[in-house]
Amino acid sequence: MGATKTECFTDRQNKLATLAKALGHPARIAILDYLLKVDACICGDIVNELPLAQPTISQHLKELKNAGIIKGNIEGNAICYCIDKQVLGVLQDYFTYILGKAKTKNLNC
Amino acid sequence: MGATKTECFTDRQNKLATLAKALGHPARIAILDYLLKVDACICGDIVNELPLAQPTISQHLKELKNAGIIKGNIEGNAICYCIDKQVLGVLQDYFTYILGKAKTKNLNC
DNA sequence: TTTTATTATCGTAATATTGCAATATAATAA
DNA sequence: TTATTATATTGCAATATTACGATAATAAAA
Repeated sequence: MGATKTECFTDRQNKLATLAKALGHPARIAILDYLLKVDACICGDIVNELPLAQPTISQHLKELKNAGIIKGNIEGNAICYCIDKQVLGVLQDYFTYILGKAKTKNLNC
Repeated sequence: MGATKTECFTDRQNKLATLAKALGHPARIAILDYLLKVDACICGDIVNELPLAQPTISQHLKELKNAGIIKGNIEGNAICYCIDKQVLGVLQDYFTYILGKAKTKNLNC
């Protein structure tokens, strides 16, 4: 016990949950905020922007990368991170679908 | 250590992360799927729909409720759950904002 | 080559999450 | 009152996450 029973759910359910989970930490929201604030994706200064140690940020970046939410390209001795719009689009589509469906039904208690 | 440093982030960042985190488990996505599939919100049979024990489902429902994603009303000796469209709208707005902003910038690596 | 800068990984402690059996609670039915 | 039904809570074991110091890896600069 303690581990998620992934095999009991559909691929779509697992995929959506993985994406949402990756966004389920304020540091990772803050990282996305910063990636959007900076007008390019040469981002060697995320560590200076957030009140967390460098290994911690590296770990959060890894999780965003694993979920496919950001991409990282080696750019000299720095790494250039940017948001993958397509993947976030999957989540947006999910909410559009849910809210659309909810609107057509009588779902108010 | 091990606890999220909530105080280091903005209310908005924490709020978005909390909402995303609540959706970050396939069982909770499955619960929302089921709430949408059923054409009403008298939902005493979620336990029979998912391959998880009753206490586990009760716990997931509690988390969705705490995040404000679903609401529960006592209806006799059962409880009627339904999705709170307004709260999910917050997340949809976030993605619309992110994707809109990303589109105006040159964010491709 | 040696230094410097940037990012990743390892190891570990603290805390959180997941899942379930057992039990409790609350409302209805018999 | 005594079931029965539906949901919540408690307690606990297994696992995952969060955070960071120490260290490694990599590439550019001196």
